[in-house]
Formats: sequence, C-alpha cells, structure tokens
Amino acid sequence: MNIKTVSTATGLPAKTIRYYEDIGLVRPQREANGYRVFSDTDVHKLAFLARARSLGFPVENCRSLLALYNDKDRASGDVKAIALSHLDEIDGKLTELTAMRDTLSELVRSCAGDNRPDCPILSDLAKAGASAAEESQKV
Amino acid sequence: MNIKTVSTATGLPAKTIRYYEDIGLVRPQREANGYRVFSDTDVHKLAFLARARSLGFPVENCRSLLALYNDKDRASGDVKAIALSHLDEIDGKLTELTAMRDTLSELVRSCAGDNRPDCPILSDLAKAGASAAEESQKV
DNA sequence: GATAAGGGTTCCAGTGACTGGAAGGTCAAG
DNA sequence: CTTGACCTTCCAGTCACTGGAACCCTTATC
Repeated sequence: MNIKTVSTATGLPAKTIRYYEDIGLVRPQREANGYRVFSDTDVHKLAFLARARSLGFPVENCRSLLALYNDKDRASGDVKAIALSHLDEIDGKLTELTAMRDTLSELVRSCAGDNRPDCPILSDLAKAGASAAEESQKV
Repeated sequence: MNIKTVSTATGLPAKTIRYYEDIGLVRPQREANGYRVFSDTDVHKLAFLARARSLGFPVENCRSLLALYNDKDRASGDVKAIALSHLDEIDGKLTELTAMRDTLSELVRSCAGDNRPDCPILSDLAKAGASAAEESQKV
C-alpha cells in the first residue's frame, strides 16, 4: 500500500502520515524506489492514531496508548489513567470556554451593532476592573 | 513605568508585553539606558489586550478591536461582527470538546482500570469503523 | 521517444502566541 | 565593590501539523 491509499483509508493527510513516521509512530518499509510501503499493521496503527487524535489525545499520549495496545501484559489501569487525565484536561477547557461564551454572548446581546460608535463590548474590554490582573489573583 | 510594574498591573508576563511590542500592539518610549517606559495609555492598551485575550480573541482580532476602540467614528456593528464570529468559533470548539468528553467519559466509565489487560478504551481506539476516515466523510 | 498527469520523495519555513534561557547591561543598597 | 534585582536582545523551542519548492518515478498516450 502506498501513502495515498493509506491516507484515504485512514482519513489522515499524507503529510501527517509522513510526520508520524518522522516522530517514530510508524515505521513503514520502503520499496526499491524509495516509496513507503504500508502493511496492514501500519494502517491499523495509523487508524488507531487517527481515532485517538480525534478524541483529542496529544500525540505523546497516543504514543503511550499505542504502546499499551501492543503490550499484552498491560494493566487497563494505565490506560484509564491516561484517559482520565485527558478527560480532566478537556473538562478544564470546557469550563474555560463556557465562561468565555457566557461573557461574550452577553456582550454581543447588549451591543446594538449599528452605525453608532457606542459599544458595550469595547466598554467592557476597556473597563478597569476586568483585566487579567484579577484573573491571575484567583490562582 | 517600567515593564515589571506594568506586568503586575496588567497581569501580563513581561515576555508577553515585549512580544506585543514586537508585533506592534504597543509602542512604549525608551529611556536613555534602553529601558522601556510605559505611559498610562500604554498600560490601558495592555489591559485592554489582556482582557480581550482572556475572552479568547486571537491577537489579530485584538489588534482590530483596539483600533476600533481608538476610532471615535467606529460603527458598533464592526465590533459586534468580530465578536459574533469569535462566538461562533467558540461554539464550534465547545461542540467538538463536548463530543470528545461524552465519548471519553463513557469509555472511562466502562474501563475497570485494574491490573488486567482487557480495556474497552483500547478496543474502541482500535475498532475499525471508528477511524477519522468516517469523520472526514461528514464534511 | 517525448510528454503529461498523477503519483512519490526530501527539506525548509511558517503557523499562534507565547515561553525559556543565555549572555550581558544598569541601578540602588549596603 | 559587590550583590541582587532589575533591564536588554536574540535564539530556540513549543504543538501538530501544513504549504511549498524542487525533484524523482510510473503509466498512458501521442
């Protein structure tokens, strides 16, 4: 299998597949002409990676997950630990994004959005107490 | 005002403030010794930027917002347009992250997380139909 | 045999928004 | 005169690709 076929099969851009080889996630064979040849195992690995990435796992987590997948003596606890910490990460981002959306949608709601210059959005951004200085106090 | 003071006042790391100067968001004066001197206006600008960034606006949006803020003949509609498109962006990310979290928390829930190797998380990642190939079909 | 289309290859640079670190200049206090 | 806390610039690294240039290989067609 050449790279284009694998790209179509896994949904990963060819560039990404080459990148994954660069960082040692897959090691396809080479033909005499230098072309990569992917085995079914390679394709399976890449599909695994694509799925893990689509769940937002960082590449280094994907590497660990792949290693665990290939380790028949693994403990599912190790896998779960990675997943849990990633879930935590996601929950943190969700909290942050939700706060942003709430603030922002309120600002958008309150802005006339016409030809006049008065703008509650800009007023909010400029208002003294709202800077990140206070945000950082929280931590 | 020197950079440390401004950093404390705005909550922005000194490195970030220098970076903002690099990309032309602020233009502090210089003392004879080469030190940056920030006026109240500079500090106000930086606080504005900090607040806008904390709402997730990309730096280039911040630049536009700052320009609109300084333009007394602005139309609030221009501000609102930027905010709306950013809100859209955020909503997209929220949707994506929520989907990830739902999938992931279900997987975590179903995994024993003990010393045995059986792991529904890995099974899911490895399962054929779930690759990003199908995800990309949706688009 | 020339050529064009559609593969493949490598390598370099850029993305966003910083962040870390090295190497060195400045300043006030003791 | 030294210490320590400032300040400066510049270079490299982050993350996970992505774009593009420059070039090679294969197959089909003229």
